[in-house]
Amino acid sequence: MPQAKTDSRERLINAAIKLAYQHGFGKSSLAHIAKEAEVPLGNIYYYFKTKDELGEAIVERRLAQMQARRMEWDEITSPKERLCFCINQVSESRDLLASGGCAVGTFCSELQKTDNALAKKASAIFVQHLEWLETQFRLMGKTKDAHILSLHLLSALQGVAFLAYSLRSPEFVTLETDRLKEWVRSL
Amino acid sequence: MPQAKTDSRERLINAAIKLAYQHGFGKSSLAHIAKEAEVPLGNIYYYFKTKDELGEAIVERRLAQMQARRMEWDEITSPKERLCFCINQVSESRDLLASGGCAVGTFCSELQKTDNALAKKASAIFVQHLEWLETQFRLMGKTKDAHILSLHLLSALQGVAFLAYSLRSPEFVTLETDRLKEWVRSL
DNA sequence: GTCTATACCGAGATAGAC
DNA sequence: GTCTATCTCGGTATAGAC
Repeated sequence: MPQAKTDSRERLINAAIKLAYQHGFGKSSLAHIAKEAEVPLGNIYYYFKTKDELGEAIVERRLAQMQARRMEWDEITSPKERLCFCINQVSESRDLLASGGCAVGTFCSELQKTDNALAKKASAIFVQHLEWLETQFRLMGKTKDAHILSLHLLSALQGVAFLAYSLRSPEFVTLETDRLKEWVRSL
Repeated sequence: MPQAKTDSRERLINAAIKLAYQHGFGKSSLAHIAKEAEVPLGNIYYYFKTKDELGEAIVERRLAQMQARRMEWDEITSPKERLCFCINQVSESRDLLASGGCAVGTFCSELQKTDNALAKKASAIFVQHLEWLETQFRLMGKTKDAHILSLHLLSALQGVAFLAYSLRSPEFVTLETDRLKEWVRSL
């Protein structure tokens, strides 16, 4: 059944993600989001009781997207190559990163200061990702250091995204992802 | 002349910095800032034509603060030890970083999405700091790589602050700053 | 230069017809 | 389930007395 029932909810989430990435979630008014999604303003409240709930929906969407991606990466045979592939994904989105930052990083960063319940939920995206990274390092034989290594890698990648965004420099992304791939291979 | 004329302007900037750090600049209303500074609301506009201008004042304050700190660090004899000292400062503020993030990092991060003029001004804080870092590396004989190394260091430090904040983990700060000091010493 | 009162607008949220 | 009209509040900014 193609487009069976209303996909308004879907469109609202996508619009919210898009606008939150462009201008921040706080600055994206429900009116603006509704317009982008081509849904009448008042209709939002049929799907989300509050704006925060829409924020939660974004987090859940990201959670699912990341998990789906990792499942694809799991198809790769070697854990080392999985990590390199993951780093490559960052490398390939260098232009996006330089112009708008890391989609989940900037979103989480914004939530930290404002809402406390949402902030915790958002951090779960990182926690989940860290677990996956840790698994890869463990499979590489780094049983003892796996946790530390996963933190280091994610921290480095977020640092890259942040600075590349601040300086609007895609070149820097390449520079650092190359270094990180080198580092992973040397382990 | 102690407390010669009105330090209202000073108090407003300090209040704005404090509240922006706690809840974000966007979420800090002028009413709230005025209250914190113990200045009547309408009085803000005698010192700042607009809220953005208050934001600019924060940037300029940070710019000055960082420069002052770097001038202190310049007293240290060896450039290598200067960098280690700088990393130590981060290490020592681990609790603050874990509970509220990097003061300039989170502030800049927020501005990126909202205002464009302010965003550029804010990034200048990083650019200025990068120049100082670069100088240290150059003094260490890393003539060719100085720029790349400075980017790497700042990126790493911002990544640390970001992840430590997201995970509310001061331990992670220690972990990574130790690693970075090691790295600097090995150069 | 300092303060109070208030204009004005845009935001989130609701009511209720269809 | 969908849409329009509207309420209410809190925000920035201004006016103008002292």
